[in-house]
Amino acid sequence: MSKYHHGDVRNVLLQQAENILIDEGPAGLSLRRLARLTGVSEAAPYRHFDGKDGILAAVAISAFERFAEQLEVAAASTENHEERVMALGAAYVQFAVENPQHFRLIFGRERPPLDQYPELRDAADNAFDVLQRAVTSVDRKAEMTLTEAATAYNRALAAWSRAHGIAMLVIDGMIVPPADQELSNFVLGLLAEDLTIPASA
Amino acid sequence: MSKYHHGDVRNVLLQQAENILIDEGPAGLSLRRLARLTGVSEAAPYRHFDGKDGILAAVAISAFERFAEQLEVAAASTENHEERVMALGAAYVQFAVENPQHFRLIFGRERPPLDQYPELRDAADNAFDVLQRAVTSVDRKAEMTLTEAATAYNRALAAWSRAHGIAMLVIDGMIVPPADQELSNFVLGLLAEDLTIPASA
DNA sequence: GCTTTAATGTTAACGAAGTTAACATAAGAA
DNA sequence: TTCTTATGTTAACTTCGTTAACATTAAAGC
Repeated sequence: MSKYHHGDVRNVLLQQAENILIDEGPAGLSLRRLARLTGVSEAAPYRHFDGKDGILAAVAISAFERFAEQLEVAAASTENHEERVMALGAAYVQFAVENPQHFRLIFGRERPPLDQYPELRDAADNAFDVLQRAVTSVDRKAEMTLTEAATAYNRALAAWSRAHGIAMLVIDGMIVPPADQELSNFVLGLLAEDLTIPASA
Repeated sequence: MSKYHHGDVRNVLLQQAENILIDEGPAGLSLRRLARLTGVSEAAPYRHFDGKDGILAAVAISAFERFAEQLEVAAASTENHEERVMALGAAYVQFAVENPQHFRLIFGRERPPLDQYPELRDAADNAFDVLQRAVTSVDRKAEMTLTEAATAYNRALAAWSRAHGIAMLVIDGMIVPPADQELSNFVLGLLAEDLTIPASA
């Protein structure tokens, strides 16, 4: 009787870790519990990962990759700059709402330190590159002056900020999207909101 | 020799907890360490607080109160609606930047559950009331129709979202405010950014 | 095929943490 | 003064992250 576990422990651990993370967050992800659930000894995970941070890093990497993919899809959905920014913001929030724990993991402070996990840093950089490229690149025909480029950059930050804020506030329950409306419509409405007063009497 | 500690243990614990929280966050706040630092037995904190969450709740309550105060100051700084929204946003981000750990505590998931700490819930509600009142109340003379009210509410959410996003991204180091610029100016610039494209050719 | 070695498991231990129970002392009410 | 309550203390229990020491499997070299 093979008392030892065979091959695929690493992947099983990762999948189980995802499951725990999804419904309890990083706090609930205990290595010992993970090992127990996986049916493996309590020290086994350490053969495959660099401790708890190692597992979180692995999960975070795949989360970043999915995040970047979905952003790219949104960015590719239209050629129009304004529409693209909106689509990106909606995709950004949608990812957060559909994967709140992953979103918190990749942005929060329980994310393992980037300088200790180069692959994690790469994954993060890539995701934000996608974001920034898609927001800053206006239609290619238009050559930009320097000030135009600065404006575009500021716009990117502003768009990113609002999307991030909506995402955070929604997954933290501070904003409750109306039940009778598509989430994406609600988000798009917020994203498009212009704060400048039209013309005060 | 009085082996026992005298009166003010609760306040000393709270102050020490603040100190730990400020430079290590809730994760580094261990009850045992807190007790050791305060020079009191390891079980003593349980006589004054409902466990770790109890201490975090107490700290969060005072954080909410300071937050609300500063928002009110900003809201009272001007009568003009647009300026008020901007000032509020700047104050919001400023609080986050000056008190990142407190900001994370009151918004993040390590915040004790609101339904278990009524005073915490009250403090939170009050802060957001201040926010919403200040953002949605346009000049009183103008009576609002229903759709105008809805628009004002949406604007409040949009403004709040962007301020929150900026705050989060800045304290998480994802956005680095330019060193050669006042933080408030940077924030005001972002808050005022309109995403709609002027007039595409 | 046999032996050596690296990879992968296991058990057992250490220290730190949150929490609670059982007990001790102080302070105030009766 | 005595009884009661608030406040401390010590000691224990459980869980956790992590590591050391040992066991087994599988692969590489001969």
